[in-house]
Amino acid sequence: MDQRQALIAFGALSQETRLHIIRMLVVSGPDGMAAGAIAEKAEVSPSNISFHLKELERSGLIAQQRESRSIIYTANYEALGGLIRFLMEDCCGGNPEICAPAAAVAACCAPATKGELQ
Amino acid sequence: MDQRQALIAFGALSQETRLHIIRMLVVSGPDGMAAGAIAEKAEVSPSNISFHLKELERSGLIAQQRESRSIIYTANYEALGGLIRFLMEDCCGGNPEICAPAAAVAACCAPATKGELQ
DNA sequence: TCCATATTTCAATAATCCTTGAATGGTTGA
DNA sequence: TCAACCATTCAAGGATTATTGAAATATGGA
Repeated sequence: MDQRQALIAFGALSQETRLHIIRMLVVSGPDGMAAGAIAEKAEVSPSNISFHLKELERSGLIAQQRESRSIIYTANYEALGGLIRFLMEDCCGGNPEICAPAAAVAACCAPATKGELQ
Repeated sequence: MDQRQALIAFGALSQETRLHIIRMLVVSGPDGMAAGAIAEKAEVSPSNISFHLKELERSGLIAQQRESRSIIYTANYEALGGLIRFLMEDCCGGNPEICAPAAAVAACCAPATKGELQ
């Protein structure tokens, strides 16, 4: 993830509806969600959700694919990880102290770790 | 870091000049930098840097303190770590795969680790 | 083909953000 | 106190982003 993409991604995440969308899509996994379902859960109009989905896609954080009549959106894990990484490297480049707490959280997420860090 | 703060922080990082400021302040450490020095390095006008510094302070990512005639800005490591954490927990809450690469980066940053993960 | 479904696009408006230069406010030293 | 320094605030503008509802596009089934 280069700086240009990171700037767009940060902008994409700086809006409540879009952050909500990302959360839903990460949870829904590879199956993703149709635009209509996203709109319904987020309680916004179809045209408005379309606007935000377009913005998120521009940022690379989500991807779309048509499935019959629906358009299915999925979270782009690689891009999300890339953004976290951008933030950490940008920070850690100078100061490790910022990343240490984040590493602890990451350890909690890892499937095969001792855990107990929170 | 709660969602409201995270939204503001993402917005703060979505602007080139402000991202540049964060980078400089993280590198400069606890000594921080005076507003004028930041403006000079970032090559923007005093009033413009003031605008962006204010926005960054509102996000909690930096702090200020007066030192004689200058106003010294410093990066808030805790807030930066909190933002990374917010991003990871929001992601890892559903899917660990996103955080694993980030954890590798964190391992590189940690001072007392075997490393060799990149 | 025609209709219903699912979604996007478009145009208009409102809201927010960015930039600029001039005016203002603290702080220090003569 | 006065001038110089360092920085912020303010007002005006231009640019970008968000919201809304109506119109357009694409798909699948009767």
